[in-house]
Amino acid sequence: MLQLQAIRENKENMITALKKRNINAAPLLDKVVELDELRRSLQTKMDNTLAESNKLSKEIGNLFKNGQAQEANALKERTADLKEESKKLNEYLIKITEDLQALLYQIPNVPHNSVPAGTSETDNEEIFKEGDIPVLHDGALPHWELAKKYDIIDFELGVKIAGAGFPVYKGKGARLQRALIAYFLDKNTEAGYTEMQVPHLVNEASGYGTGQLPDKEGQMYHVTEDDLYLIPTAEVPVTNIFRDVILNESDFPICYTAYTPCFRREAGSYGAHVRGLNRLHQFDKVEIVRVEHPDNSYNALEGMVAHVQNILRELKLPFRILRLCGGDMGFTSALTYDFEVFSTAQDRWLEISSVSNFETFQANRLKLRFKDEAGKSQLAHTLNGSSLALPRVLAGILENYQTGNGIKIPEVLVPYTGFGMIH
RNA sequence: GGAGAAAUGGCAGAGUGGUCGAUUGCGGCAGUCUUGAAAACUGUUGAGGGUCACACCUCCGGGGGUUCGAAUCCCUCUUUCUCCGCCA
Repeated sequence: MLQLQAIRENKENMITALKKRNINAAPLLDKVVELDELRRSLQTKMDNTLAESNKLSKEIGNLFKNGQAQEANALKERTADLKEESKKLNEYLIKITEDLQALLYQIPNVPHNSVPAGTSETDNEEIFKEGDIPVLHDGALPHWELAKKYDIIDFELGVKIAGAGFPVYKGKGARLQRALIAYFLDKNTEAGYTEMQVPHLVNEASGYGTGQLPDKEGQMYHVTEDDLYLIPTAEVPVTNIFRDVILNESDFPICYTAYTPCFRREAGSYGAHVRGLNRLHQFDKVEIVRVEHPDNSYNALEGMVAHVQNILRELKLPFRILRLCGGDMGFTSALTYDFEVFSTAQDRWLEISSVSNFETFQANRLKLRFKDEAGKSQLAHTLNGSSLALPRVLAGILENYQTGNGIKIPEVLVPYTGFGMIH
């Protein structure tokens, strides 16, 4: 959620920047400013009414003490009017505040200067590329065929137990999953991220805190009986640790990492692009989350990018980094870098990590603040990224590391798997 | 699941209808003293709205009610603790 004060001071710049998302924010922002002014004038009116009412109440108290019951009762009549008035004002004020809130929820984050304009993923800007795309032997297979051939993932069994998009990992496949999780967590903790284990279900307030609610409830599984949501990413529980928190400047930087399964309803497209591990209802991910001083958040973002880069380098996977264009960027993000690994057998790039700076957009909803040097509280910046999402990394490994007689395990993972080949 | 008790500022803990945004202690910050630190002493220290700045308003778990007036009384929800039951 954008900050009101920033909108008041910076409206025109915001409108210009939001054009990169292909939206014309002018009418929305004008309306916001208008409602805000109305809200403030109503608030002032109400405050004055309450002030008078408070004053009278005190006088009444004194009069009763002095035994001047008649005078007191006279004043009571006046307070009844004031009460009536403040009640009306309050109702109106609540309505305006709600309208304002609803408007603010509709406005996405303002893109960072470096974000390119664009309408779709084809406009994303490739800023880095590394690793040779392997030349595979004849008869190389896409990962879903490999999974079947080596009996390491059973998609049909998942359909039986739960439904499409809930794969069952078997034997060395399951072990490889566990290895990847442990490897990622180790890399992250070595880099200074504190490992956390968090709930996989969250309440409504948490959904609002990170921006999944109110707009995107369709993407989350909702346990209506208990009014809880299955997390679509560890970002939600981890970032919400800081909901309604006021930090000290000395608390920065805050770096957390957490492994969780992620649940997504994804009412999206079907066909080749969602085959195998490409798109699932349940998948595993190791997330990194940072809370930063505003002055340092873009340094932190670069650090996170370098960190993920380093992991992919160790895994020796061909990958590239994209700076997302305005049209492809998430609602809450100011700047996002996507990592994609090349799926050789599918001959396409697969997104495996997304690293974003949300600036104050989440913090504003979360009420995540810190005391600055002057002792004033201001909003912190939040960031997060996948480090990393398992299924597509797995797909990348299976496809890029396949040989005529089995799948090789990347060297750095062998200590975790305990085997070097899947036959 | 059943019975009882509770929820107050960073923490602990007073406050049971007006003078309470809230006694006090600890912690934090600043100062005195000290070569420096500790101790001691002095001062200061919740959040939000509003204002050029004041004034002023709101907030004592959430929501609703009674009252001229609510941290304090009533209703309700949530959470925590104790006991019982069940259980990985």
